Amino acid sequence: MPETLAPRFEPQAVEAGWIARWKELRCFRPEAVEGDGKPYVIVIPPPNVTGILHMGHALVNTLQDVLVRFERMRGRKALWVPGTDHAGIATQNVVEKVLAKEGKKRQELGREAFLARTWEWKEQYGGRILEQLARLGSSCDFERCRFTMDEGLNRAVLHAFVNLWEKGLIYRGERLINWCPRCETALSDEEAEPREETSGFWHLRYPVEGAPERFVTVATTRPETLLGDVAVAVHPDDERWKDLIGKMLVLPLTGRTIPVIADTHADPTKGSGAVKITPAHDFNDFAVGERHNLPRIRIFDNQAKLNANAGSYAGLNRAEGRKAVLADLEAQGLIDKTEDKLVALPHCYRCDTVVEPHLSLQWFVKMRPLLEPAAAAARDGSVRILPERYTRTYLDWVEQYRDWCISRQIWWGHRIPVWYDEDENAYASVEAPAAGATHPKSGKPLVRQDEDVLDTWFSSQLWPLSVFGWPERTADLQTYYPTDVLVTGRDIIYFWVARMVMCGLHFEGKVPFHTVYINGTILDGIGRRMSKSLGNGIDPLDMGDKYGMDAVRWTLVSLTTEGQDIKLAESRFEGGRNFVNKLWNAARFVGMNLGDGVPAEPARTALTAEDLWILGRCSQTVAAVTEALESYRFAEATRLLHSFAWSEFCDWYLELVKSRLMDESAEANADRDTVRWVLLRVLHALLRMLAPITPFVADEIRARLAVWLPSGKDTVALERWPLATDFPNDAESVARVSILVEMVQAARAVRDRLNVPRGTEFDLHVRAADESTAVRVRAVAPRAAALGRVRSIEVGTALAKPPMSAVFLAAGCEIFVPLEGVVDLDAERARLTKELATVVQGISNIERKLAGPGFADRAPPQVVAAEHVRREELDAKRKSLEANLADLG
RNA sequence: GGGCGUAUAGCUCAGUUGGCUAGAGUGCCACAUUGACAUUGUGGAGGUCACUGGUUCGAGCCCAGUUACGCCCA
Repeated sequence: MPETLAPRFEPQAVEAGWIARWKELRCFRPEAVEGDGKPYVIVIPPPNVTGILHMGHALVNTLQDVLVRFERMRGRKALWVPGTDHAGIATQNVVEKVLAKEGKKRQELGREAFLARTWEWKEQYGGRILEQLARLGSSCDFERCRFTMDEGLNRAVLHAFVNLWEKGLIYRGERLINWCPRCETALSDEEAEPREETSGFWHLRYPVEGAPERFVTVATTRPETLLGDVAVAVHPDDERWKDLIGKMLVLPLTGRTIPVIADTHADPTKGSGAVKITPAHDFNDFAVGERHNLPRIRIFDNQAKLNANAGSYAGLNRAEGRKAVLADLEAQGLIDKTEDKLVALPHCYRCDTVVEPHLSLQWFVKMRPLLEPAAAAARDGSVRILPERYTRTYLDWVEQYRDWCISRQIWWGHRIPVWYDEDENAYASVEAPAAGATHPKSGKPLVRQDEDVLDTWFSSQLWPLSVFGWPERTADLQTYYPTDVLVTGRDIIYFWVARMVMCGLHFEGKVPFHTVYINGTILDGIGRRMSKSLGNGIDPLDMGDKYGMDAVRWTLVSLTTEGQDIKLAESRFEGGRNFVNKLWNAARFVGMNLGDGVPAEPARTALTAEDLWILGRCSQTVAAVTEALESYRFAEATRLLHSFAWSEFCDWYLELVKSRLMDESAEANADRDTVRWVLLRVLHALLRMLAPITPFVADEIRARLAVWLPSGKDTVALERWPLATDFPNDAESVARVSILVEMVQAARAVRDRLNVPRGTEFDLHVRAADESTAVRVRAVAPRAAALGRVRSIEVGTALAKPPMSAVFLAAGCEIFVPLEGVVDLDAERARLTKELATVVQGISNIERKLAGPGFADRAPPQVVAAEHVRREELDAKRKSLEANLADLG
């Protein structure tokens, strides 16, 4: 019974069904893979619980899915662990906004109630991105889904903290850190994102004490911090100021006096050469202050409003403070001049507020001992980063060995597992101390727990360990750690990749993955980052609704070349949709031409040239696609599949077998089954090769044709990846089909280019260079005649060229089309003249090469030989074209 | 200031260790609508491989420099 599919593939009608079916089959668990294959493991870069799926997620997850599905089909016990990240600051901000709508502040609720609210929010909305991930077709093991604040993962974080503390790798201290005055928390260096802006650059005059007519001019982009100045630094060799070193200046607006100090931080070539020093509000100045034992005067509070140290300016925010200070300086004539300057202002990566350097008591990780092994791992290749150039990016960051500020003054997160006695002696412990417990050293009762929580990335760095139950020696940890590949964007190399390598090595002595694949960034059609504020984003789920998720996946994969950024316009998905539909229709054609039952494998001798050709091409495609995926050349895999499925299978094979399938005579019965067998075999291979990229349509087609494509599996995802050796690979048939193609194209070209009147019939005459070519031509002539719609094809080695004929040149033969009374001879002359020019150009290129000094001596012999062969071929073509032109008059 | 990337057809991009007359998708032009598919088919037009110099028998590819754009770090 032939199976008839709808004339168009309707993804919307089948996708949800497959997602449900996969879930029911539990086929994405590693346990679902039969045999004793090695595990193949990927942990997902956990998306933020507050997030919704954007195109970047769609890309990174599709690539992971392609790898996982590919390896699963190759027999590996594939495990892709999904999950989400609690995203401390971002989530807290979201919940605070919800509260604000109710007119409440988190401080009014108190810590416990606020956390309860946040969990509630997480339970309600936090699963959204995982559902979206499933809609993409992601073959994650959703039964192993993890969240960074789950009980087990929470313990992992506490355990890691205590471990590092006990090894002396975590310390607490008062330092200048990046502070977000809106979120009111510390940030790590990586979380303060510099962005270039034009700022004023004010040259301010500070009068010299006792010499009111003399000034030192300092240049600054932050005049309001004058209120916290404690010195002015000049370069020790700068002749302009040398005599003032050690003298005092009168700090305007404050009545304080501050010293002039000598420090190489002052660059004589920049600004005025003298630099105001504000140790409490600038990283460089902080260092200068340390060198010179200067006091630190904090002038901002936690919200970056001027505090009591700012005297009459207290209560103003940064912008107001700047305005007021400048106005007062102006009034006193202390502004020398104002310029514009481009400055890189750090912004909070969660709320975009300008970050303030802020002096406070924070927790830090001492990174050098941890990062040294992480650097070595990248250098010796135990972690391979692709594209390779990013190894440098990784090392650039790692080798700075900057200590990491891990405490955050928020509530949502892993609370620092440290308790203090009344003297502030700290005690770290995974388990909360019992009521009345005492500090093991001081013996005094522990009175309070640290208020801060840990940086979200402190938990993320443990992800490849914690998802498997670390630090417990679970079976999963022992089976699935270390993982294989990490796929992620380059913006996260510092935040996450380097720190995971560091933790993997420190806690388990093994790198967490052997390969990191850095995918490109998705940009809009004109090369800008997609962002909410620009409104230029394209929603992957909308695209899925419109074009089908397979089309979205296919398109993204086809655009992934070696980590290059991807300019994405919506129209790109049309190509994916068209390809998926083409595949669907190929299957539809196959389905319509099937008989009852599965055709038996035909004898080798029953296979025709085109049968052997398509099977051979299938074999080569399997080899090439496998190689492409093994080497992460994603676009190459889609290119190969597209060309095989469309340009060979559909355009030629399906067309070639139509006449065989339509022959309903009794003698043709066996041949029809041969064709059916080949069709099914190639289609099934295609479905399996496509399944990692377009899993929905692959499963849908396979299921619809399940009777004829028995595999013993409920989903292509669990079928075996094809091998090149599954198919015959016959060189002679390739040669035959290529001549066939030439003949058909010759006939078509005559029709289309030479203005052949409709309905006019003509013949082909083929002159073969030798008898073996003639045999080839004869073998495929009937099929060529049918496809090219020509009356008859004459073949011979000594065939005379018919007068007034068009000529086409194929390997080893000339194809003539007698034009007498058929066509426009001028058009044919023009065509031949053009082709002759191309051929002559080719010959002259080769001759130049052959005659070139040293070519014959120095080039490899096979290259030289190939050039000679090529020259002869072109020469034959030239002669034939010239003869034909002469013949046409 | 340092590092990295990109520049190839109208557009978006491939082009692996240097070796055919430089390819694909899309767009464009012409033709085609009775049976897989108009989300289609057939034929065609379209390129100074950014620029300058070098290495080589041979350069889109390697080297040096220049220009333009983009990203990262300081």
